Amino acid sequence: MKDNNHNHDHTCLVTVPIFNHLELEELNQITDLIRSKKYSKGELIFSHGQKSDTLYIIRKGQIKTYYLSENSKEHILRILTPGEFIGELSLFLNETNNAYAEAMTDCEICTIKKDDISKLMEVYPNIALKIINELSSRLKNVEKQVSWIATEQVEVRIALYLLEQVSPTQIEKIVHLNMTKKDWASYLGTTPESLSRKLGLLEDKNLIRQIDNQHILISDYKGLEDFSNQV
Amino acid sequence: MKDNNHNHDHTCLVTVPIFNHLELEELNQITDLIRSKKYSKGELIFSHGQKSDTLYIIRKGQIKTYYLSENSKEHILRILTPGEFIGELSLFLNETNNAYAEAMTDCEICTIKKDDISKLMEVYPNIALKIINELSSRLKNVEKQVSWIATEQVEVRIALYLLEQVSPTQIEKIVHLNMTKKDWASYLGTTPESLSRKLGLLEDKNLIRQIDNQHILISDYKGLEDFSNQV
DNA sequence: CGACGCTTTGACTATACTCAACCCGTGTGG
DNA sequence: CCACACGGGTTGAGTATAGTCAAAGCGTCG
Repeated sequence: MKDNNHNHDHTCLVTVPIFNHLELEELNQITDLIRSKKYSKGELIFSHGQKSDTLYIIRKGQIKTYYLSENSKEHILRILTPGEFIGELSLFLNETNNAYAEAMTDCEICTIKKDDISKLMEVYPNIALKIINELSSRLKNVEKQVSWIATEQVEVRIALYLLEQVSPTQIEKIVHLNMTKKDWASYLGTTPESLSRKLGLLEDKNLIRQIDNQHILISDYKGLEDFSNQV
Repeated sequence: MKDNNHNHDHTCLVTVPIFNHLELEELNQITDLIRSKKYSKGELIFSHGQKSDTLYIIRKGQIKTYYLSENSKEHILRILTPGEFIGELSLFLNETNNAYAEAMTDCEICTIKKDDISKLMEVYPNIALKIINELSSRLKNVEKQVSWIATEQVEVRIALYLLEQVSPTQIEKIVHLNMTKKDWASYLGTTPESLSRKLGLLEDKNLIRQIDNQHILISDYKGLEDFSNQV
C-alpha cells in the first residue's frame, strides 16, 4: 500500500488504549508490525462471511459495524471512533465475521496481523488485559442495547439513549449524535419514520428540543428520566 | 462456607475451558485460590448494581442472566452451563453489574477473587487468551441476538433460533430447549402468548412439531430455512 | 443546477402486545 | 392419597404500537 508506515510514527499507537501503557522503546518495536491504511467514506472494511486474520484499529475517522438480516435490513451494532478496534472474532476465535464494517467518513486504520498480536501479547501481558477490558465493555453495551430493544417501546428507548449520552451534572445537556437519524433508528431497532414521529412527541412534551439533525437538547432532564421510568 | 474445597479436587478446574490446558502441578497451586459454593434453584447469584470482585464459574447446574427493565420486565440474556463464567464486568472493568444472575437449577459454582485471577493471568498468559476467546464468543452471540430482535419478526426469530440449534447433517433434528417457554419468549424478545401462537403457525405449515414443552422436532429443515429467508 | 440520500408527514395496516380465562402438570400439605 | 395451590402454557378478543408505502421537503455534493 502506498501509505505504509515504517518511519516510527507512534501517533497510531499512543492513541490506542491497547498500547498506551507501553514505553517508547517498546513502541518502536511494535510500530514495524503495523500497517496504516486509508479508507474513503462508504468503503467496506470487511464484510459478512469474510475470514480475516487482521485486527483493525481506528486511527482517524469513524466507522460503523452492522448486521444484514435475511430480508437485507441493516442493523447498526456500534459506531467506532479512534482508538477502538474491530476484527476480534476472526482474530481470537478463528471464525468468520458475521457483521459488516463500513467507513462512515474518510478513515485511517491501523492493521496488525493475528500472529503479530499473539507474539505481542506474550511479551506484554498488559495488552491482553486491555483487550479484555475493551471486550467486557462492549459486551456490557450490547447487552444493554438488546435488553432495551427487547423490553422498552421506541419512545422510551430514545429517552434512555439520550439520558445516557449526558452526565447528570452537565449544565448544557446537548446530545451530539455521531450518526444520521437513519442509522440511529437502526441502532435503536426501529425505523426512521417512527424515530421522527417519537422525537416529535418528546418535543411536544417539552422534554427535548431538536436543534438540528445532529444535536438534541434535553430541556427537562428530570422529566425525561421520569418518562423513561414510568411508561 | 461449609462446602469449601481445599482437598485438591480438580474436577472444578479441568472442566473449565479457562484452565483446561494447565498441567497437574499447576492446577494444584490454583485449587487453593478457588472456593466452591452451592446455590439452590431460584437463588440469586448476583443482582443489578452490585459490585463484586469475584469471577463465578459454573461447575454443575444451569443459571440464567437477565436484565430487568424500568417497568420490571425481565429480558433473558443467556443461559450458562458448566464451564462458563460470569462476573467479568466488575472483575475487569471495575464497574457494577447491570444484570441479574439466577440459578435455574441447584448449582455448584466455583468462585475466584479478582486479585487471584490477575495473578494467575500473569503467570499463565494462556488464561487471558481463553478469557478473550470466551468474551469474543459471547459478543458474537449477543450481537446476533440483538440483530435478530431488531430486524426480524417473531416467527422468523423462532425459526432462526431453532435452525441454529441443530447441524444440517444431523438426522433427527430435535431441539432440546434448556429453558421454559416463558424464558425462551423473553430471550427472543417477545411474550409467551406470541411465542405460543407463532409456534402454532409454524406447526400448521408443517415445518416443526412440538413434542413436549422442552422438545421441538424440525420436520422440514429446508422449508424452515426458506421460510426464515423470505419473510 | 440537478441528483441523490436523508428526513418528515400522512394514511393505512399488520404485527404482536395486553388482559383475561382456562388448562395442565407438579409439588406440597393435610 | 387426595386436594389444592402455583406457575407455566394456551386460547380468545380487543387494541395499540409501530411498521409500510408514498410523497414531498430539505441539504449536500458533484
